[in-house]
Amino acid sequence: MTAAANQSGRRPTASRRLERAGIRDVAAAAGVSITTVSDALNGKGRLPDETRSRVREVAERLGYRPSAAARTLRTGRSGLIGLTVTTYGEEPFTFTEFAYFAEMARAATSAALSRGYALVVLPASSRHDVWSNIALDGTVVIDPPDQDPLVSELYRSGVPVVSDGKPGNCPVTAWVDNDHEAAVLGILDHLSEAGARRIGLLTGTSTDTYTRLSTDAYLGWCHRVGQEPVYEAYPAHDPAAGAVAADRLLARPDRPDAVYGLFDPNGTDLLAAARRYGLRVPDDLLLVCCSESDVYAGTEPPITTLSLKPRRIGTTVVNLLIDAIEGVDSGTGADTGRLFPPRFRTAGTGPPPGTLMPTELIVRASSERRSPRTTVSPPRPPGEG
Amino acid sequence: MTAAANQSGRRPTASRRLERAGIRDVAAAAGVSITTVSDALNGKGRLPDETRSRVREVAERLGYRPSAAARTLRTGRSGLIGLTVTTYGEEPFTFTEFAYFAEMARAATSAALSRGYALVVLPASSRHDVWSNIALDGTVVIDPPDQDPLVSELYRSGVPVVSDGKPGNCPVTAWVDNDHEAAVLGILDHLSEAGARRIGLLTGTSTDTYTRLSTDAYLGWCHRVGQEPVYEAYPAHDPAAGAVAADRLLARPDRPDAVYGLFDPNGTDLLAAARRYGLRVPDDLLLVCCSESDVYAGTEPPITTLSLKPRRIGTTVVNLLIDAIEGVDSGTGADTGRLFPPRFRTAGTGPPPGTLMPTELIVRASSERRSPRTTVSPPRPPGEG
DNA sequence: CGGGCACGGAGAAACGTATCTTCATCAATG
DNA sequence: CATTGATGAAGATACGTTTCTCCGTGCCCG
Repeated sequence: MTAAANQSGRRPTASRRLERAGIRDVAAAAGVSITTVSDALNGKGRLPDETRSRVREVAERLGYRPSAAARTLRTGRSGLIGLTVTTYGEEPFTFTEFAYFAEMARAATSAALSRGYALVVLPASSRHDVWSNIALDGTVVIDPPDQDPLVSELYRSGVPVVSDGKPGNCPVTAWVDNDHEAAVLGILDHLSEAGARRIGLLTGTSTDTYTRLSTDAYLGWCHRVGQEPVYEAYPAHDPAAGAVAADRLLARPDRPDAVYGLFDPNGTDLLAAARRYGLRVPDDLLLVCCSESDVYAGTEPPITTLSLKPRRIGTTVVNLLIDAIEGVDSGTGADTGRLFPPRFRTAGTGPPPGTLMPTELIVRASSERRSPRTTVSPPRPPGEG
Repeated sequence: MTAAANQSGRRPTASRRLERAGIRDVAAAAGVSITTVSDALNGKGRLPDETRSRVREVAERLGYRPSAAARTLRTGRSGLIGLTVTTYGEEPFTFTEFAYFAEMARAATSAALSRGYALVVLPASSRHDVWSNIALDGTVVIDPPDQDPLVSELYRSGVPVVSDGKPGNCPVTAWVDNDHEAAVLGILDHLSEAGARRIGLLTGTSTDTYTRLSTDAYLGWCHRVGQEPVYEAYPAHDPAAGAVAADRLLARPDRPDAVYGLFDPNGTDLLAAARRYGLRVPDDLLLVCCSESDVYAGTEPPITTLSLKPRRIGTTVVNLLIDAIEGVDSGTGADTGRLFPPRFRTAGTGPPPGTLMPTELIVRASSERRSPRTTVSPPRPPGEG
């Protein structure tokens, strides 16, 4: 067996002092071949349980840890998936600025971990060397802009890409998005029922899908109902601009009596603006905004919010991505490659599969004219409990 | 040159159809050796600029992307650093629950990226296979518990470990922490000056350094000043328990007239409890809590908070870690290894270097008796503007 | 009695890069 | 003229796995 050890693992330098034990060392110590060690540790091959456990024992004793790099090189899989967030401006990344991202990323991380993958956050604007220095099995892209070159290159490289937000013009493996149109229409109906006559919109100037779909839905609704659109747009990544836009919206001569704000901080901004103009909420102004933050449960009055359910999205996106990575094809798996389980079908036909997920409207006092008072613990009608 | 190409890169299977171009392909296409390509692309070796640019051009044309896995295997460096967060209970990880973590992680990610590293979040409780499947150049550990086996193993493996929070008994390369003792003493003095006679503490039951140091500082202060300690402890990861503890604290017969809460949600919980007992803040009860959230600027009244400056911490921790990874030794670099720049000195003498960073107390109405009213835009004395 | 089969295991070829060593060439210098 | 030194580039090896292929040995069964 000494011969075998010498043959397979010839060491030029006499003895490296404190090096980590490799698979060769385990093989030598257990008196078996490298193959046997690998098989024993990975539960493959045909080995009697006795050999398996003996090898495992030796490996444990030597403190053997397989080299992730070598395994990745050999198998072509790193167990790493990227979470790409498009960045605005110079700031490294806005990211946790909005609770949506934070929640979504958290859920994505959890989902990845529970399937044995780790998640690494990579702003699209990172130095290129960072991108190419990391072996990624796949990537989640949040709200890719039209014609995103990064996504295109990834896709071309054969790396599965799943996007959160329906992609404009990028080819992706799959995508997940909320049903923004339905959400906006639902809110507008809700406000109408609460007595709104002229509903305004606080929206963004960027061209991402969320902003576009939501604004279009609003405009379409206005057209259908015969209301003149009343909206202000501002660059969504600039918090200061949001407050200004909120103020502008309420300062208009055709001031709306209800407003839906597309972004997280709009609620407080609108509330502050309303106070400045002496408008009472909800009596003079109905308010809804899209937010994941629960501070709106504690404002005065509490504000109705639309939740995009970021956790559900994050989980779904990651699971879809890992399915693609591991070749869990839902379509025809006819002529997949032979070397590895099919990484990704390049020659897919038709548009990539997309999933629309419902949103949730959390109705609070700010959008209910009927709610008589905002005192502590009002007597609830028994039908609600 | 065809001979060279054949010799170095013999392809058994006739032609792999859509495989990514490797360094061999570039070498063949440029009519040079693999060595030359590697040197040209990495800016090493002695090559005339003409060759360099020609090789680069060919590589670009072929869409060559070096294999991160192979490079990692060869160089022993992955460009990946871990961010480990100790988890409580069954939840995958609390993490963004507290704004401190979110901010700190964000800063850490940015700092890593700007130095060419990517950061991957790995809960300590992750399945073991995830941990060993990823090649990490180093790890940041947030608040490691005493005798953390994970940290010990990492350290033994020669992976640099830098901890956020002074480590109890784990060996680490370096650590960074706030000066919690000074912070607590500062707050207690601040409250005393505002007229507090009996200061209570809302603290946690866990044994992490933050909780321990802060509580000890409080107890020491009480002893020195001659005040009987008044505190309630609860499991910090359980938000519901926090509200209960806040209530208990204010329900005591020896009810404090000022409270410092160690955790983020304590502010709102204490405020709610105060309302329940008809206590006015700050008139009947002075309030301070440790939080990074700016919702406390908007509560009624606004609440004084202690900020641990998580961004500064995250940035510092990561930079320290990368310094250690890249062998930027501040100590004696006498007999470092020859293969690579010194990864990490195992035989360090004395305790690992620690850095204490100052905190910031953001004083708001809740801890100032002098503030006469909380109406909108009070007439400011000209001295302040 | 011979061929096949299940069993247990070993050999060796990749995976794609970085880098150490070597080599040829040519000019300059003693 | 022979030696040296710089220049430009190729050869070969190692990084540590996984896995495909193959080999011997018993044993059963036709």
